[in-house]
Parts: sequence; C-alpha cells; structure tokens
Amino acid sequence: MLNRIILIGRLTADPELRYTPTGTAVASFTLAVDRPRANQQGERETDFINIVVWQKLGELCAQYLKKGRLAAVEGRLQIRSYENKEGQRVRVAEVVADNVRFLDRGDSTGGGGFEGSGAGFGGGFGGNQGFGGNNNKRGSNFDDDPFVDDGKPIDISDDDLPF
Amino acid sequence: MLNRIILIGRLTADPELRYTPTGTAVASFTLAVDRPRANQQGERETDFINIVVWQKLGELCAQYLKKGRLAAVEGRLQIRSYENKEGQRVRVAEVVADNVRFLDRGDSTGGGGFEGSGAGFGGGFGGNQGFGGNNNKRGSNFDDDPFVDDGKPIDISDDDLPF
Amino acid sequence: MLNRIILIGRLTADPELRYTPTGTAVASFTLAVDRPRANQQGERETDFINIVVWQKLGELCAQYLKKGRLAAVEGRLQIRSYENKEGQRVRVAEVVADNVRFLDRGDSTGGGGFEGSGAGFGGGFGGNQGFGGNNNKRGSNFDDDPFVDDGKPIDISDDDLPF
Amino acid sequence: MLNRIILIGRLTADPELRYTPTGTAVASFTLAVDRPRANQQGERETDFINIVVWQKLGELCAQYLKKGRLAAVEGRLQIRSYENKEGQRVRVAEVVADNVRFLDRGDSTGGGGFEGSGAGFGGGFGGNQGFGGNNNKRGSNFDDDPFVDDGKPIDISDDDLPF
DNA sequence: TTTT
DNA sequence: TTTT
Repeated sequence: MLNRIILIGRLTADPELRYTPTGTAVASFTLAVDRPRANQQGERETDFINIVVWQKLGELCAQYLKKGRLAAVEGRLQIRSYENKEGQRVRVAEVVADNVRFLDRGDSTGGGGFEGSGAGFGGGFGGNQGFGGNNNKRGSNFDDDPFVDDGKPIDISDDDLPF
Repeated sequence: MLNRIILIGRLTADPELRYTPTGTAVASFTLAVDRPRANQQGERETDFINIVVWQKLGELCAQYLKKGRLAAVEGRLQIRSYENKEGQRVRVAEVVADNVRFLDRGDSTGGGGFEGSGAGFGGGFGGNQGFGGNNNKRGSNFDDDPFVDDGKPIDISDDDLPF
Repeated sequence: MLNRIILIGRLTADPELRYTPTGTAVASFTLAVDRPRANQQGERETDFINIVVWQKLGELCAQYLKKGRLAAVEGRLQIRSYENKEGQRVRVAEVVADNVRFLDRGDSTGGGGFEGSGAGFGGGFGGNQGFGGNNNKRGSNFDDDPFVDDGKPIDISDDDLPF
Repeated sequence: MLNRIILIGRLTADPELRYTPTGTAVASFTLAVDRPRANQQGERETDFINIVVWQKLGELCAQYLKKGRLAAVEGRLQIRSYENKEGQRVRVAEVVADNVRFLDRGDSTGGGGFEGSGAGFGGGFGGNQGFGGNNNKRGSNFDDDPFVDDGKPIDISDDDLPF
C-alpha cells in the first residue's frame, strides 16, 4: 500500500546501462550505504544496495554517475523472486528509483541532479534517441547482475517495466 | 550515510519472537506490500518484505500484530550476507524497524501503535522481564526465516544487535 | 534538491474541493498527526498539517475521505509566502500530496487508496469530466483556507499548479 | 501517528545556537530546497524550510554547518501555534531534525555527518559540558527566528523539548 | 479551529 | 564483489 525508501551513499562501480527488447533504457548500480553505528566489534558496516533506474532518468544516471560518487536515491523496495538452476527459490532485493540526486562533483549548475516520475517524460518519452542506438549486443541480459549469486542470467524483458 | 524506508502492508503470518543468547528480544515478520500499478499482464503484484524489530518494540509487535493486520513500518534497509551449505554467497534483505504503527483493529486507545528508538528504553532497557523468561528452546535460531531458501538456520547472536 | 514527507493521521474535517480558472481540481484538508511522545506536562500533542491534492487524486480524496478518517499522505513540504492586509509577510506551510492511502473503513476492495503522480493521469489527464461540472461558483478562491489567519482570501490560480 | 520528512538543501545562513534555561542546546537554521520543476512562468522556485536540532546533534550542526553548505535533514514536521502582539494566531512550521548529514566539503573522514536519536546520548546526555558554558546572553530568545514575521520574540523554554 |  |  505504501513503499518508499530514501538512500544516500556512494556508487561501488560505474552504472550499467541496458535496454529491453522494445528499447526501454534501464540503468543499474550498487550503492554503498554506511550504517549509522559501529557494531559490537567496533567496526562500521556497510549495506550494498542495488538500484535500478528506468527510462530517461536511467540514461542520465549512466551518463553522469560514476564509481565513488555520492548520490541520493528515492524509490521503492522491490523483491524479485526466481528459481535458480538448482531449483532453489532466490529472492533479490532492489530499489526501483524514481528520483536520483548527484551530490558531489556536481556540474557547474550547483548541485546537479535530475528527477524522474515527472510530467515531461511520463507518457511522451519515446525511447533513447541520441544515445547511440540501443545496443542489445549481449542479448539484453543482466548477466552480471550483482544480485545473481549463481551465474544464472536474468532476462530483462518488458514484463519488468514498472510503469 | 542515510537509509530510511517506510512501508504500509499486511502481515503474511503472526510475528515470530526470539531472544539472543544475552536475552535481547527480536521479532520478525513479513509484510505484503502491494505494488502501486498492475504489470504488463494487468496483474497487481506484491512485494513480500521481511521485517525485524528489536527489544521492547519487538515484544509489542509479537503481542499485538497478527496475520492479516495492517501495519506501517519505518526503519532501515539492511542486506545481510552469508554462505549457504553449498558455499554460495546468499544475500538477504530485511528492514530493521524502529517505528511500527498498528493500523487496523486498533485497541481502545485509539489507533494503537508504539514507537521504538526512544528515550525510555535506549540504554537502560534490561532484557525481557515479565515476558516469561527467554525461552531459547529451539536454540535461538531463525530456522524458519522466510529469507532462507536452503534450510540453513541462521544463528541469531549479539553480533546482530543494531545498537 | 530533495523534499519528501510521509504522514499518517486523521482528517479534522471533510476535504474541500475547488477548481482553478482553467478547471483543474484541487482538494485540501487538515491532518491531525499525534506526536510520538508526551511533552513535559505529560500531555500528548498534535500537529495539524494542511494537505493539498491536485487533479484526479484530489477528486478521489474529496469523494472518499471524510472527517475522522485515517489516511497516509506522501508528498512534498511547500512554504507559500504572501503579504497580508497589514503588509506583513505571512508564510504558510502545506504538504502537496502525490500519494494518498485510505486506511480505515476501506471499501470492500480491502484497504482502499489511490495513487497519483502516475502514468495514466500524468500528461493525458484532461480535466474533470464525469465529476459534474466544475462549479467555480464562488470565484475559485480559498476563502476559508485554514492557513489564512487574517481573513485575506488567497487566490487559487493556475500559477499554483505544481506540474 | 507517523510523521517523517527528509530534505536535501543548502543553508541560507550559519546556524544559530541557543540554550534553554536548563542548558539544553538547540540549533536552528533555514534550508533552501529547490522545487523539482519550474512553475508556469518557467521559474525555478525554492522552499525555505526552518530546521531545529536539539542537544548534541544541534551543537555539531552549529560547529560544522555554515551558510551555503549542502545538508540532508531527516525529522518530523511540527506546527507551533502562538498569538502575536495583535492577538492574531500565528502558525509556524519547522522540522525537528533527528538526523543530519553534511554533504559537501566533508571533513577528511570521508563524507561527514552525525546522527542523533541514538544510543550514546539518549538518556545520559547531561548538558553542554565542554562547549564553554551556555551563554544565555541574549535571553535565550529566538529573536531572529525567520518564521517570526512580526518581531515578536518566541521564548524558548524547556516546554519545547521534544524528548 | 481541529482528529481518535 | 564492492564506495569514501
């Protein structure tokens, strides 16, 4: 009924940009988010949280976010479930972002950042013109999805579209 | 650096209440949270999100929340990582709640709900007196943790304390 | 750069429904939100927070929400500023909601609730057909806006549209 | 029942640090938060949102935050109400922060930021030792509270403590 | 000005 | 698997 998450952390690597068979862009990256307190052993722990960003906002993330950058991400926690090759049910958690802010090394406009979910690219967004043709070279699979722990590629299809 | 999630959904089952070796209470349950929109096939999907609640607030959840009840949960998304018996790295996502609201069939106080992380049980909270002795009968294991897909019990220890 | 608020509380009165000169619907109501703890005097205090909801979601609020009902509201905190008749600068705070959930006495569908900001009424939303003609009978003014403390009516105009 | 707000913005001025009669620290500052979209006239608007931060976290804000700095603030929206000298009811909105992150020019620790509401200074926090004696030189008034539009000073008293 |  |  309500599902809202806000994170601030640093990218563990450059974003990956993919396209569905119908040409919808989707970026994915992992955010390292430090826990507020040290644990019993006095160590500061970190949660590595996978983020996916669809459409134009995803393309902007792929263009502007890089490994090590600080970002604020706002979205929804989603639990995908699938069977791996051993027939085990695997559950992967990821945040589907609809708002991303670039918080350091911002461009000269003073802060940077772009927002999704907005009028202006909701219905009318037509694909990925100007981004060089959606190169489904490797079959559009998330074959290195960091949540996949057993080598099984997860197909990205238009079924995954959250809109 | 910042990690905040707010969910509203219904419990898929009664909460489980456990205790660490040192007697700290921890409740766990799963919240079914409907996605905002239907997917491509016109079906309404649901995310099943695991919640853990420590200390007194956990005991209150175990006491007042039941299967089917509507609840609002506020907390932090945490990704635990461990090796299963096949030597595979398994990642489990769960929300560590510090505020839970009971949203239906509220008791006569008008709405119900309790809040954690507050003055009053921060440092001084001494265990679970009055809750009948912390019955580590089954070895204090999360042996039916819904995030565990391979039967391996996860030890709950004082290392897991988020405070 | 980022502005997100989530509230759960009860309506102090039925929502008011108005229309801008160009026929855009806007509902407004006040949410009573109890503070988490009692104050020094042992009293439980309450914040009365004004909510505005635009377009179709506003019409749904006006239709389904009533005085005393419990609702969850998600949106953005906005500070409007204007000069009152004594020439003083007055600042009014309100939450512009893009998601509202109806949390009690839900209709038979089990929970109720509607969500805005979504594809489906983002760009293509054409007005308020089927809601009975937008009766700008009283000049489209917020002449009883609960944030106005000095009798000055605040014009609602298309300038106020947050989209 | 639930009241949570998260903001990212820049300080309009250095924080003000005050103390209650019993010596509890409270910092206040205003955050400029740009709205996500331009208005009808194509202008980008900004909300100026007042923040108050109590106790040790407030002292840290006064120490580390300065005009122009970028910060993330997490807390609760509170509406205070009082009568001004003309006998009018005035309502002031402010965010009572329990978590503040310093997002630019972070100190060498890599990111900066401090968190309140935590074990460690919840119950045991005893005042403001080491901060040089709580200088109520100007009568402990918020005499330049940006929410006060009519010159009336607002007394800060222990009644205002949110804990 | 206010809700349960 | 991981960021500063």
